[in-house]
Amino acid sequence: MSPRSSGGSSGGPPRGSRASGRPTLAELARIAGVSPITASRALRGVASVDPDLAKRVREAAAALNYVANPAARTLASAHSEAVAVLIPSLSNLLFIDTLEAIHDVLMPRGLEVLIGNFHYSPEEEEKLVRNYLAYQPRGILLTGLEQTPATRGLLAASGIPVVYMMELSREAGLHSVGFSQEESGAAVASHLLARGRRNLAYVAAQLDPRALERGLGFQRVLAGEREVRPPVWLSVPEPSSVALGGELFLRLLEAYPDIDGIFFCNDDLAQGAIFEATRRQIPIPGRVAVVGFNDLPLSAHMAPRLTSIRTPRAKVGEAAARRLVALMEGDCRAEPAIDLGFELVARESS
Amino acid sequence: MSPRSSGGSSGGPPRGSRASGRPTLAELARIAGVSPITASRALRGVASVDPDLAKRVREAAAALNYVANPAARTLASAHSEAVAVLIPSLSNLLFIDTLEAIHDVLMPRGLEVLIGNFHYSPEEEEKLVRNYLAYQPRGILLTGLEQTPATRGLLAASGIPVVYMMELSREAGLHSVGFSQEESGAAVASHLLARGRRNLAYVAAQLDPRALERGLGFQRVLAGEREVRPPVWLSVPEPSSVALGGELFLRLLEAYPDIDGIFFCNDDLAQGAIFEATRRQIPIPGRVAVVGFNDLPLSAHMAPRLTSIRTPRAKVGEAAARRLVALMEGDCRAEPAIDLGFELVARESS
DNA sequence: CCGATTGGAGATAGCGCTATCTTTGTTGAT
DNA sequence: ATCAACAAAGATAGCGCTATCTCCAATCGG
Repeated sequence: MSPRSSGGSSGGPPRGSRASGRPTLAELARIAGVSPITASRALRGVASVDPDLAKRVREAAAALNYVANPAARTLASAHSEAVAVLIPSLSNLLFIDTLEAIHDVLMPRGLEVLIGNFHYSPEEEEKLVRNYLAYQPRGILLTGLEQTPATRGLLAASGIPVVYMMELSREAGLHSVGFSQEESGAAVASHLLARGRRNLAYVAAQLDPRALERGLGFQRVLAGEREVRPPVWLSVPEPSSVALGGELFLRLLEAYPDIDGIFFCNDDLAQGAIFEATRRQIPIPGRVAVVGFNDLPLSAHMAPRLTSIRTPRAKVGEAAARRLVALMEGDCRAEPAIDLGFELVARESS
Repeated sequence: MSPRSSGGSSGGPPRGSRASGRPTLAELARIAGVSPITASRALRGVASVDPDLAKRVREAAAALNYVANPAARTLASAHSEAVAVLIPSLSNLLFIDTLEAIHDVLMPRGLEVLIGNFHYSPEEEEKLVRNYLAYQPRGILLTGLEQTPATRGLLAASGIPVVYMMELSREAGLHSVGFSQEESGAAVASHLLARGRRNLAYVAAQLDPRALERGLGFQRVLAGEREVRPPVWLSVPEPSSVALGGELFLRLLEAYPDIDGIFFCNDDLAQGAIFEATRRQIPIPGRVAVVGFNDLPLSAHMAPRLTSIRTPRAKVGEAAARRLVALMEGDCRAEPAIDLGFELVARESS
């Protein structure tokens, strides 16, 4: 009669046992001597369950190694226990620090982390958002503020809490955790000026929106100084790497021999420049001061040690995840923008 | 009558429209003028659907921005479109390369990647496997071969394809992709011997099973040589870092001043040693040769350039993911163990 | 001591999709 | 021209869980 094996009231495998061999809630409930719905409530920690019953259910669950089927749970409750995290790059070490901090906050709360890599493309980000919304996640973490209007529309329509990472937004109702990219660029400019440098350059590879902001902050401060030229702006589309940093460094010094200070958009490039300089015996900071961005672990150990901007990567992940959890729990009173600041770590290279 | 809003045959919101506002298969089917099951078949590319109908369904789906509910799909079909990937560490750059390659293979096939970090603990790995099995993934990728017996049992019982990464197994029916850790350690020993080094040391931090194997391979070759002492074995439990590499380097040279060759279990430590040596004007390789492991991007650029073992991290991820896809499609004829080899890159530091 | 109230447990009915069976339409062989 | 064989579309019945409603017993005030 019944097309599925478990349907009929006669014969067939025992009801409440999954095809996969894993126990179902019905089986668990039978063993615990309660109804399935009570078992469900007990496992989810719903308050209105007798502690004794709840204990019996938990014990039965432990004995059976019962793990709820998340698909059934999601389908019935119309929301999953997942959080989608979209980052622009996986290969970049920076986002890994952030990702790990996010993991450490969300996993202990039983939340699954879905990671999407949008390769710095807002269009790809939009596709990923559309796709991840189908999973009915409890929340979404986004990197940067450059979403397409459609992405913003999808998110608003979904009603799912969203926290933006790495940049700060003044937009109302938009929760963001990060620091001012623009000011960090400005801080580097001030630092180099204080060191007596006057002929400056900004060097970037694969300029992303945040690196652009840093460059603009750098420019802004220099524009406010008399007797200081606007900085040379060298930007190439290739992905950044240590090797590329060395190349760009040489190319820059050849074209502008009087340059005495360079702000690289990240530490990889700056490290490459320092290695190349060491090899060519170009004195640093004697001939030219070098400043990086991100303060990678290595930067404090090279020779000369690299001046850099220390960014709160892990803290951004942690704070963003915590804020998201708060929003998921309906707590949205807090300040929408969390500025975690940055720190200019002055070392030997400048 | 009906507890849910959409239940009754009279009134209520239009059937086939999710609470979330996103369209359902029923709605899509109505617009395309076919039955829901046909729409389902068309979207999944089941062959026995008229091409015209399939086209109509696809067009309607595009117009509605329809995305299937994965929870419902998983529940009905008893398997998800996810692959679980377990790695021992997220903070380690190495696994990121592998992870990215896995992503690049699986995402275009519409497979979700669930990432679990088991922090080098087989017990934690077991918990994660138990948890991820509830998601009914299509496949699982594991790092290393040190699973608990329970983990192995769970995997075997599930019948889900598994591929092991980073190490090679001779066990029948066990698919693995990697290279011989033991031989890579042996290769470093041979290299240092060929360079005339006789007083060697192996230095490791947070010794994981693979680093241990490398050390054993290193030892094995040295044990086969007359007039060569067994290597000094320095292993500390802290996580490895550039700073720690410098420290261990100094500690080792102080305790064993005649050491003339060091094999560090990874490049981070080796780089730290080289920076420290540069700072203390200890000539490398003059006084002591240094060899690392992994060939991080920076190693080729430092001064002196670091000799290292180049590991096929990204290739392991790619090959493992491809193998998993083949297994998922029922193709299990291929050679179970894929040895991708390694390469000793001899540079200035040795 | 009784009716109103409350809190905890259970019964019921789906969530949105797909596996399976059934029906319908179409072709080929006789 | 008739019937078997096949292919394609649809009807049906869940997958395993939770939201909601219903019920029952214990509690309370008057």
